[in-house]
Amino acid sequence: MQANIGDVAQRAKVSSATVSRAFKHPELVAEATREHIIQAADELDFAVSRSAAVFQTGQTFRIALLLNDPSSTWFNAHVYEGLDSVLHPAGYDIAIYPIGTSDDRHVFFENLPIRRNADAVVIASFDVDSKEIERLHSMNVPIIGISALPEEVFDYSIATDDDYAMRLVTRHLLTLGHRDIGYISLDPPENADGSLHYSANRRSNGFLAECAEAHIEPAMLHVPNTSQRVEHALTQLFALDHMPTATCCEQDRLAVPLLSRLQRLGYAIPDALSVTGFDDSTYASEVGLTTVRQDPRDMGARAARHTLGLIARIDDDSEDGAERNNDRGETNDETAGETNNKNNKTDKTPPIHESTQIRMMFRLSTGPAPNAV
Amino acid sequence: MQANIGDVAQRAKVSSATVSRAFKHPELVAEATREHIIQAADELDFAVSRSAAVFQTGQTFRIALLLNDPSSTWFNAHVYEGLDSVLHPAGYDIAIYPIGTSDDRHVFFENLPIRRNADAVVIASFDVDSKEIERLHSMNVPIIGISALPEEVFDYSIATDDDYAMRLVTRHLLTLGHRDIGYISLDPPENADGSLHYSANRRSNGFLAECAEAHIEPAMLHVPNTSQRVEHALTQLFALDHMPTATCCEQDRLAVPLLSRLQRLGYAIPDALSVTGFDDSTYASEVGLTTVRQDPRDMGARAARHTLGLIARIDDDSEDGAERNNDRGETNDETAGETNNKNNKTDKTPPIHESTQIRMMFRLSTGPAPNAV
DNA sequence: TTGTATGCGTTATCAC
DNA sequence: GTGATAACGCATACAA
Repeated sequence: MQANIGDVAQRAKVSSATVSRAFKHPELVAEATREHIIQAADELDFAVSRSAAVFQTGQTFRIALLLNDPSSTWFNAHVYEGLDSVLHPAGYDIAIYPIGTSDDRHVFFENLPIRRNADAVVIASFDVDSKEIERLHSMNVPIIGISALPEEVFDYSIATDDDYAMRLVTRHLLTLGHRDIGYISLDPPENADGSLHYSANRRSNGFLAECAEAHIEPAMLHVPNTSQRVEHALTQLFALDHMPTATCCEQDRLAVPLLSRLQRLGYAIPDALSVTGFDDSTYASEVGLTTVRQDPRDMGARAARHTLGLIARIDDDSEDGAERNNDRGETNDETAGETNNKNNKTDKTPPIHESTQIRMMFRLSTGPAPNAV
Repeated sequence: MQANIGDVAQRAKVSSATVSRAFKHPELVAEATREHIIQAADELDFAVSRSAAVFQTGQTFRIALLLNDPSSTWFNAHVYEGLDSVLHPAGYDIAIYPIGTSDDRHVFFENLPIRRNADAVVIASFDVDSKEIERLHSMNVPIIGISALPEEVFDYSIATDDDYAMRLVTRHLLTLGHRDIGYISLDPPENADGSLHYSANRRSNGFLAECAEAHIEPAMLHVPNTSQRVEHALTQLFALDHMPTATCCEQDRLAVPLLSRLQRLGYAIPDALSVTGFDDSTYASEVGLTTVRQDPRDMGARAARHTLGLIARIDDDSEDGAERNNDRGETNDETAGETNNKNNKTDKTPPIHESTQIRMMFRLSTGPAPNAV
């Protein structure tokens, strides 16, 4: 029912190869014949079948995205958007594999459902252990990490230096004279895998290190990351011997609503209490939250560009291998040159590990500490 | 390099057909041979190539998702998540086509890049005109609408009744004694297509209708949907002859930060001023915003289930056509019965148009109107 | 610049 | 329950 490339060829009185070229490499087809072909295609309502084309190339044109948190999360949704902004125009689909629970995770790495069915794997926002990485590498496709550790195992990685960034936040509070600081982290609820620390540990480490250097003993609060997170945070804050003069939140996700609620409860912010976040996510600027800026969309886009590069490099390699059996007269010199070039290099170009530039957003939620007791 | 189905067949000493069956229809293969095959496959690190399998079936196993706003939007990110939660397990990829500008949009409908390359098209959160719909239908795949109008053109659609929901919000304010209400809508910025009204018009219509019935003349404010939206809204509010006693926002996206800022600016909410939103999106509950609940994730999931149904139905139809040429002894009766069944029906089952159940979330941002002038 | 021939990996059909 | 084989639609190497 649907016209195929042969039908078009017939109608345009050319071979199917020419039709194929007319679409894939228009510059190799004479202007006139190309127009003929396009017209015939239009009349038959023809379009190249991506499934067939993709199959033909041996590539899958599919990128697997491993996600621990829901894809609708501020971070993940923006990472996805950034990835897609580069990958979609390049003809790639993104398939999300949610591995939020340890079960999911186990099953995934056991079965490796993407084996032979993805040209690259992108891991966003969670850590992987050595066994998992080994499994992943057994697929022989590039592994890309976005805010994922340990970076050495990735062919490309990009991340915010959470530790350092949180140190800066802490210093900011210390400089303002705060000596009584509450740090609030969000703990994954029940069924999540205990080994998924993403950036959380690095952030609290940074905070603790900076406090230690300043000889300060902060209050460390742990709040379950549920819809009741603000209530839990408030409860724990009020349960302290005395309210801190500053609360340092692991994420904007908590800081934004907490800020709002504290104000509502009569706390003068920042006069009585300073609040900091991390991410510069939705509403952070609008509610005036001092925080660290992350641009997950940009991280996704950069990761995607490197992903394409890594995929292309792999293809080149395999082509080299194939080409050794059949010289092609005219372009022989060039080919030989290229091959030599590649042989002179090591097998792979070394992996790149980027760190995003850290930018603090100083806003109205932080101010000098009120006079201490 | 990568093992294919033939390699496995060889190693397991069976035919490739049996290997294929062992994966696709395990029940048709003897227990023993199947185990053999699985083992051989494991040893060779074999996995069925989705590209090849998909190609073979003729389906694309790809769903096109047309998006007007960025995919990271609260609404879109959740719709996507809902769709993917159903489609991914069913073996479908989702490809997002952003058509945010009129250019994008024009190019898309002109070229129809998804022709022959999607098994269904899902349109989220924007309206389509008759020409566009005609183009879409020329692809002969189901068209699904999520919060998109006009619903008649879709094979399945699901939407919130924005008009009615906003009427309820308005009534709530009227009941509280508010007579001086400001309605704030977010207008798409510069380069967006002027014809994209999504739900906005329906909401303001509902508001206006209810006000008219109550013989009230509201202040209608239009704010550009940029990062400065709150500043613009505040400016316009303060520029009014007198502050309204209630502001009715078209979206939480504005209402949440506006609420926060108004409090910060010293407005007692709801004593001096009531604020309402629409969506029940991120932080709405945490800041205590009275709003209308929407569940885009659920809408996406429902839409996805119907999408699969629609695709399956199309497949059945074409199979029927094919099967007329070759009877198959044993199952002949059944087949005949089914075919008759289908012939008794009309070509298609009638489209379904669902309306989500509306639920208002009454919270602390609304209260009785302060004594009027 | 174009045509011919072939292969990509899987699945469905049919015979056994 | 299993094997042989023909598609599926396209892209490429090579010949012309």
